[in-house]
Amino acid sequence: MDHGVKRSRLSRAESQAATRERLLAAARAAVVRQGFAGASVRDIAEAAGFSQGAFYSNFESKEDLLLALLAQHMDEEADRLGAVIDIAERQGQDVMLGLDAWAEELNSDVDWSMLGLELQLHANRSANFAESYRTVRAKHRQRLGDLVARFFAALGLAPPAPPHQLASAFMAMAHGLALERDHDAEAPAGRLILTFLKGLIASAGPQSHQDTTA
Amino acid sequence: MDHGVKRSRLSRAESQAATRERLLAAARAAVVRQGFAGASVRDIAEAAGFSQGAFYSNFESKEDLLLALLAQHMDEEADRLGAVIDIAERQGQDVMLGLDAWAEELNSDVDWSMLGLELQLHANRSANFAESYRTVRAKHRQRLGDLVARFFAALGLAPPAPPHQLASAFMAMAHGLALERDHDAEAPAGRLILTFLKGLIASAGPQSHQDTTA
Amino acid sequence: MDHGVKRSRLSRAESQAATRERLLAAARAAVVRQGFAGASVRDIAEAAGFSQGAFYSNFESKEDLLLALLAQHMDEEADRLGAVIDIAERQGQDVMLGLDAWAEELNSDVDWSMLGLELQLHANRSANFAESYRTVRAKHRQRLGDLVARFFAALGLAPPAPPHQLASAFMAMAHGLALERDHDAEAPAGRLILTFLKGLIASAGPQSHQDTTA
Amino acid sequence: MDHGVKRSRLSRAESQAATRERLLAAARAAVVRQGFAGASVRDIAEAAGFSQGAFYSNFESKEDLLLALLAQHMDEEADRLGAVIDIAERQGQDVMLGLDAWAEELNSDVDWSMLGLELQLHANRSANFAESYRTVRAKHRQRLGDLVARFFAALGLAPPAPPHQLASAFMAMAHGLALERDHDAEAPAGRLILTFLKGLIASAGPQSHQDTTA
DNA sequence: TATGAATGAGTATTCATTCAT
DNA sequence: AATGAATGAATACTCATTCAT
Repeated sequence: MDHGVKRSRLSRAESQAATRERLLAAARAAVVRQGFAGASVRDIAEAAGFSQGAFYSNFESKEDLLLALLAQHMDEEADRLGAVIDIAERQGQDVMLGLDAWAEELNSDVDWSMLGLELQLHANRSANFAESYRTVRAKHRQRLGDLVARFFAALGLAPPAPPHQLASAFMAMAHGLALERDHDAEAPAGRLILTFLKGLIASAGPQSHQDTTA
Repeated sequence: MDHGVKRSRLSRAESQAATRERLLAAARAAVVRQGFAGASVRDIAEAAGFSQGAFYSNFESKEDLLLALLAQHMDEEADRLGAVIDIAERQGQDVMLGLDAWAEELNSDVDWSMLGLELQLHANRSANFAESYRTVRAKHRQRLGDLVARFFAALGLAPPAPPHQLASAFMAMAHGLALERDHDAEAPAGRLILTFLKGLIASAGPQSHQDTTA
Repeated sequence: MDHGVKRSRLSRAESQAATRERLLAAARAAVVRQGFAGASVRDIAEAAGFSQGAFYSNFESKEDLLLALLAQHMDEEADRLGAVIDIAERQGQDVMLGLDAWAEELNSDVDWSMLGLELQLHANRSANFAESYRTVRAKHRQRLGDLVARFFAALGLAPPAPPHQLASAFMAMAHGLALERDHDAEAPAGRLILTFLKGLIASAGPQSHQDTTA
Repeated sequence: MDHGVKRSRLSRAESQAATRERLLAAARAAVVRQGFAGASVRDIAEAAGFSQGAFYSNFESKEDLLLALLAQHMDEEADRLGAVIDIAERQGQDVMLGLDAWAEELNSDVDWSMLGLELQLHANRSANFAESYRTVRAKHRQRLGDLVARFFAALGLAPPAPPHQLASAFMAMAHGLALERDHDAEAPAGRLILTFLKGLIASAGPQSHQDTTA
C-alpha cells in the first residue's frame, strides 16, 4: 500500500513555494523593466499566471515583495563573490583570473544592476525598507572588502584605502557602468574595472605589519 | 522697448519664465524625494504654489518636464566640469587641486546624484526620453573624456583605457557612492575617487605618439 | 453691454455646488439603502451621474462625505423641530397639535431614521467622526430639551426628568420605531410617542419655583 | 454509551459545538465593533483561533452566521425578560423591582444594543434575512407585550395603547439610549425608561372588562 | 472537520490630463 | 497664462468564497 496513493505531484508546501518563485521571477522582470513604482501588482501577478489575490497570499505588501527580491539579489551577489573568493583561495596571484570572470559576468547582466539600483533608491526613500537594506548591504560590502584585503595581502601590498571603501567604489562602478545600455558593443565594464584595480595595485605601497582586514 | 504701458514689474515673458523656474525647482525636489513615477503633477504644482493647470501651461506633459530637468541637470554638471577644466588649463599638473574641489562637492550633493540616476533609469525605460538623454549624455562624457585625456597628456602618460570610458567609470563611481546615504561621517566619495585616479596614473605607461582623445 | 455676455447658464461656483448637491443626494439614498460601509463611492458617483474622480473633487474621503450628510441631516432635524417650536410659541397649550404634526412626519420618513442611525453607529466606530457627531448632536438635543422644558413650563408642571434626557429618549423612540418597516399599516410611531408624552404630563408634579431648562 | 474506544475528551459533536461557539463569540464582538459589513470572515476566524475554512465548515455563509447571532441574541433577550416575568408573577405589584433590575442591566450593555441594531438594519436590507428576523422578532415582541399587559392588569388599569406597541417603544428607547456612548456618568437609560413607564401608569384609565393581550 | 492558497470581483483612492472659465 | 472641476483609467489592497489537501 506504500501508505496510500501519492495524491499529487506537488505537496502543498511545494506548490506554494513554486507559486512564490514564479511571482518573484515575474516581479523581478517587472521591477527591472518599469521600476518599483512603475511595476504594478496586477501586472506582476498576471505575468506569473496568477490572480492578484495570490500575490497577497504570498507577500504582505508590495514592499514586502521588494524585501524578498532584496534577499534573493543579495544571495546571488554573494554567490558571485563566493566564486571569486574560491579561486583566490586556491591560486594565489591568479585571483586576477577570477576577477576577470566576475567582471565578464557583470557585463552581461544589466538587469541585475538595474535591480540593485532600484533597491538602493527605494532604500533612500522608505525608512522601513532602508533598515533591512542596510544590514544586508553592510554584510555584503564587508565580504567584498575582505576579499579586497586578502587580495592586497597576497601581493604583499597595503591597500591604498580601507578595503570596504574600495569595495563600495567597485560596486558603484559596476552598477553604474552596467546602466549605460547604449554600449554598442563597447563598454566592457569588467575590463574597465580591472584596469582600475591594476591601478590601485600599481600605486600601493608595501604592506604594513599585521592587519590585513578592514 | 516702451511701446505701450509698462503693465507690471515683470514682462509677460519674464513672469512666465519665473513660473517655469519655480515649477522646475519644485519638480526637482519632488523627483529626488519620491522618484519620477512617485512625484505627482499635483504635488509639484502645489509645492510651487500653482495649480495643475499652470503646470500644463508650461510643460507639455510630465515627461516633458523630465526633459527640462535633464537639460538643467546637464548644464550644472557641465558647469562643475568647466571649473575643473579651467584650473587644469591654467595650472598644468595642479589639476589635482581642481579635481579635489570637484570631488568634495560631490560629497555634499546626494540630491544631484539621485536626480542623475533617476534620469538614467528613465532613459532605460522610455525610448522617447532615451533619445534626448543619449545625445546630452554623450556630449557630457566626451567633455569629461577630453579632460582626462588632457590630464594624462600633461603628465606625459598614456591613459590605460580610452579616456571617455574612464570618464564613464568615474561618473558611475561618483553617482553610486553618493547614493550610500548612511555614510555616518565616512564615505568620502571625493577622496576615494582621487585614490583611484592616482592608481591609474601610477599604472600608466609613457605616452604614445599623437592621439590623445578617444 | 451689460458687462459682457453671460457666458453660461451656471457660473463655475454654481455648477460645482450643483455637482456636490447631486452627489450628496445620491449618497444619502445609497447609505440608507446599503449602510455606510455597504455604499460604494463608485455606486454613489454613478448614481449621481459623475465619475469617481468627481466625488474626490468634492469630498476629501468617504468619511468626509458622511460628515456632510451629518450636517445636512441635522439641519433638517432642526427645521422639523423649528416648526414645532413655532407652533408652541404661538398657541400656548396647543403645542400638542404641533407635536402631532411632527409625529406624523416621523411616520413617513423611515429613510431619515435609517440615516440617523447609520450616523450614530459610525460615530461609535470612528473616533474621528465621533467628535464632529457629538457636538452637532449635543446642540440638537439641547434644542429639543429646551422645547420639552418650555412645554412643561407652559403647563405649569415640573418635568419628571431632566428635559434633555427626555429629549434623548423621545429621539431614540422615534428612530427605533421608524426602523420597524414591517408595520403593515400599523406602527403609528407618532401616535405612540404622544401617548408617552401624555403619560409624562400625567405623572408630572407641580412646577418648582424658577428654573425651567436643564 | 461505550461502543468503541473513547477517542478524546470531547466527542466529535461536542468539539464541533465548541468550535462553533468560539466562532460565534468572536463574530459577535467583531460585528459590534465594526458592523456586519465591516467584520471580515478572516478576522472573525482568526480571532476565534481558526482558519477561514473552519468558518465555512460551521456556517454556510456570512449571512448564515448573522442568523445564528440573531438566534443567540434573541435567546438572551428572552432570558432577560424571563427574569422580569418571573418576578412579576411572584410578587404582584413589585414588578417594578424586576423592571428596575432589567433597566439597570441595559445600562451596562451597549454591545448588546449595538448588535440588536445591526441585526435590525440588516433585516431592512436583506429580504432573505428579513424573513427570519421578523418571525423571531414578532415572537419576542409578543412576549414583552404580554408582560406589559399583565402588568397593567395587575394594577387594574387599561394600557393606554396596545401592549405590543408599548413593548416596541420600550425596546426602541432602550436600544437607542444605549447607543449614546458619550454618557459621561449620565444617561441612566434604565431610570429613564422607568420614568416613562410610570407616566403611562399615571395616565392609564381603569381596566376594561376582559381582554388583556394584544 | 479543519486548513489556507487561490480566486475574481470588489474597495477606496490617486493619477495625468483636459477644458470651460 | 492660469484655474481647478471633472474625467477615465489605473493603483494597492481586501473580500467572501472554493477546494485540493
